[in-house]
Amino acid sequence: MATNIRDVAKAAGVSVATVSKVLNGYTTVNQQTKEKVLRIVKETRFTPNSAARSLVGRRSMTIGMFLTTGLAHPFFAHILSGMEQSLKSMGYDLIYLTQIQWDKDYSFVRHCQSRNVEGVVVFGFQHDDMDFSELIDSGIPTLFIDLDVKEQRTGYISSDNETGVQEALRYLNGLNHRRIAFLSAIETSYVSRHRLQGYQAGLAEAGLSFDDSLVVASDFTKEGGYRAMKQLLARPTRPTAVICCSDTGALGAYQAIRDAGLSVPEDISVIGFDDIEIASEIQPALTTVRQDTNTIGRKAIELLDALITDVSMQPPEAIVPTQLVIRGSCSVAKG
Amino acid sequence: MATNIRDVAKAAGVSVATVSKVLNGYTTVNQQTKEKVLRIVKETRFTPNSAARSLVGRRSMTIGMFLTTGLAHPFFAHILSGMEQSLKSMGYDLIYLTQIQWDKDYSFVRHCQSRNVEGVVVFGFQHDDMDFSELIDSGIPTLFIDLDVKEQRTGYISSDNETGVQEALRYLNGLNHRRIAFLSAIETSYVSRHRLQGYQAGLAEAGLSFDDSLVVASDFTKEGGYRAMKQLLARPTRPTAVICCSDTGALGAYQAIRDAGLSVPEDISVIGFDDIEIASEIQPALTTVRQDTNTIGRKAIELLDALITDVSMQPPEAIVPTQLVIRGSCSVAKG
DNA sequence: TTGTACGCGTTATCAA
DNA sequence: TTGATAACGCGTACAA
Repeated sequence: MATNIRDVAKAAGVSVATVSKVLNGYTTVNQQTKEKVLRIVKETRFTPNSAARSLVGRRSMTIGMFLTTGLAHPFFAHILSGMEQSLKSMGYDLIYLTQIQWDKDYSFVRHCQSRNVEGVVVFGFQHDDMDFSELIDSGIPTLFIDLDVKEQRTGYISSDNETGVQEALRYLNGLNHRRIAFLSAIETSYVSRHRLQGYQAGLAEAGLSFDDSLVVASDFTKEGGYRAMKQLLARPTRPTAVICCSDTGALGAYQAIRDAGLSVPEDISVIGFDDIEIASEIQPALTTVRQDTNTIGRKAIELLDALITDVSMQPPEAIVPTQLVIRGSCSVAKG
Repeated sequence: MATNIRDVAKAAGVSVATVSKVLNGYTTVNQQTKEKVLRIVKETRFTPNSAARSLVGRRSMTIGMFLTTGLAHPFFAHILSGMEQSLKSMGYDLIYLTQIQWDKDYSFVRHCQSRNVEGVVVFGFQHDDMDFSELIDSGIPTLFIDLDVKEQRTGYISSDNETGVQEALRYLNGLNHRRIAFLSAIETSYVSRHRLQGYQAGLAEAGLSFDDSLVVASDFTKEGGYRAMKQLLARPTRPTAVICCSDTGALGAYQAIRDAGLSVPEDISVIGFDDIEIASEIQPALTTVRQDTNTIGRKAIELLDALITDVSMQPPEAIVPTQLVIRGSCSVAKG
C-alpha cells in the first residue's frame, strides 16, 4: 500500500541513494536518471515518510505550539490564521502539543524533543507563570508572543502597545477629555505594563498629570472590566473617558457604565484594545486599538524560521504597529 | 543531550529490549529490574522518540486536522477547545496539516501518510467541495464534523439541526407568529439542508403551510444574511419572524431590518443558530439555537479514537442536542 | 555519476 | 526473565 523509497528505486531501476539524492535536490545526478526518478515518484505518488526523515537527523518541518489560553481565545484564533500563511509557504506543519498531564513530571520540553519539534511558539504566558529556563536551556528555538524573552535562540513579537495607547489618549485629548482613566489588566503581564507606559506617555504628551485614582487593574475578561469600571465609578471624581486594556474588558466597562445609569459615549467615552469581532457589533460600536493579528502570526513564524535556520541569530524582537479604529464610543467631552 | 533508550539501558545495566518492555507495559519483566529501569528513566528524564516509535509501526498518537475555513472561524475555535480535552486525556497530539500547495499534485492523504497520522478530523466541507474518495480509500480513520459521510472507517458528528430549528419555530409559534421566514445558508451544505427540514417539520407541527417565498438562501456570512434579508423584505408580504441558519447571518439580518426602517423585535423577531460570543452582546441580544461545541469537539475525538482502535467498527454517527437560548430578539407577534 | 552500507531510536521476534 | 538482533524508511559518507 504505502510505497517507500525502495519501491521507487526498483521501479526506476536505480538505487535508493539516487532516489534520495533526486528528492533532496542534489546536483550530482544525471539529468536523465533524475527525470526518470521524478516520473516514477509522480506515478507512484510517493511521499517520503517524515518520521524516518527526522530520525536520520533531517528536518522534521514541525513547529510546536504552547498555549495557556486554550485554542478558543478569540484573539489567538486570528494570530493562528496569520501563522497559517507562512507555515504553508515554508512547508511547516503545526503541532498542538496537548499537555498530557500537567503534573510535576510532565515536561513540555521533553514532549517537544520526543516529537522532534524544530521550534516552538509560546502564547498567553506571563513571566511569573512558569519557569522557562528548561525551555531556554533545551536550545529549542522559541518565539514568544506578547512576552519579552530574549535569550539564546529565543525571540519575541508583540504589538506596539505603547504607541497604540498613546494614540488613543491623543485622540481623547483632542476630544477635550482631561480626566482619562486607564483600565489595566493583569498588572504583571507584558502587554499591560507597556500599555500603561503608553498611557503615561500620552498623558505627558498632552500635558496632563498622572493620577493614581484614575488607574485600576483587573484582568482581560469582561467580568474583570466590569469590576474595575465599577470601582472607578465609585471614586469621588468621575473620569470622562476610559481606555481599556482589552475589548473584552471594555465590554464589561460598558455594562458597569450602564448599570450606573450612565451612557456611552454621552457620559463616558470608551476605547478598547484588540478589535475583536464584537467590537464593531455592539452598541455603540467600540472605538479601539486594532492589533494586526495577521502580521503578528505571519511574522512570528518567519522569525521562528530564521531562528531555526540561523543558529547564531541574535534574539529577534518585533514590534507590530497598531491602528486606532474610530467608531462610536467616544464623543467630545462636555463642559 | 537528548538521551535515548541505549543510555537508559546502560545506566540501568540491562538491555535496550528490557527497557522497551518496561516502557510498554510488558508483564514479562522482573519487578526489581522494572523498578530500577523506571528509576533511571525518571532520573534521566528519558522520553521515547516518537518518530522512531511510529517508524517501527507503533502508534504515532497524532491526529490530523483538515479545515476549509481556516483556524479563525469563531465557531470552530470552540470545537477545538472541546477536542482539546479528549485529546489530552487520550494522549494524542493534534497536527494541523497546512496545505503545502493547493495544486493538482498536492494530496492531503499522502500528507497524512507521510506524517503517520492515525486519524483525521475534517471540518468545513460540503459533499461537492472535493472528492473524498482518496481519503476514504486510504483507510485512514476519518471523522467528519457537520457532514454525513458514512463509509469504511469513517463517521460523523453534528448538532441536532432539525430539532434545533423545530424548537425555534415552536417558540415563535407560541409567540403567535404565523409568517415565519427561513434564512438558509449554502443550500447544498449538510447543516442547511437539515435546518431547512427542521423548519418544515416545525411548520407542519404548528399546522402552518410551507411558503416558498418565505425561504431564501445565501451563505453563512453576515453579508450573505444581509442580502438574503433584504430580498425577503422586498417581497410583497413581510414575515413577522425569521429563523437564520447562523448567528453571523442573523447579524446581517439585523442590519437589513434596520436599514429598512424596521426594528428587532418590534417589527420582526429574529432567531439565530450557533450562539457565538457576539450573540449575547448585540442589541437586542440574539435569541439563538446554541450548539454544544464542547461536546461536539470532545465526542469527535472519542469517536475517532474508537474508529482508530476498533478496525471493524461500524460508521458512527453522533447527533448532539442543541438548546434554544432565549434572549431579546423575539416578541409576541402583533395583531 | 551511481551504488553499498551504516546509522538514526525504537519495537518485536526469538533464542538463551 | 532477559538479551541479541532484525526490521521500520530514509539520508549520507564513502567506495566504485
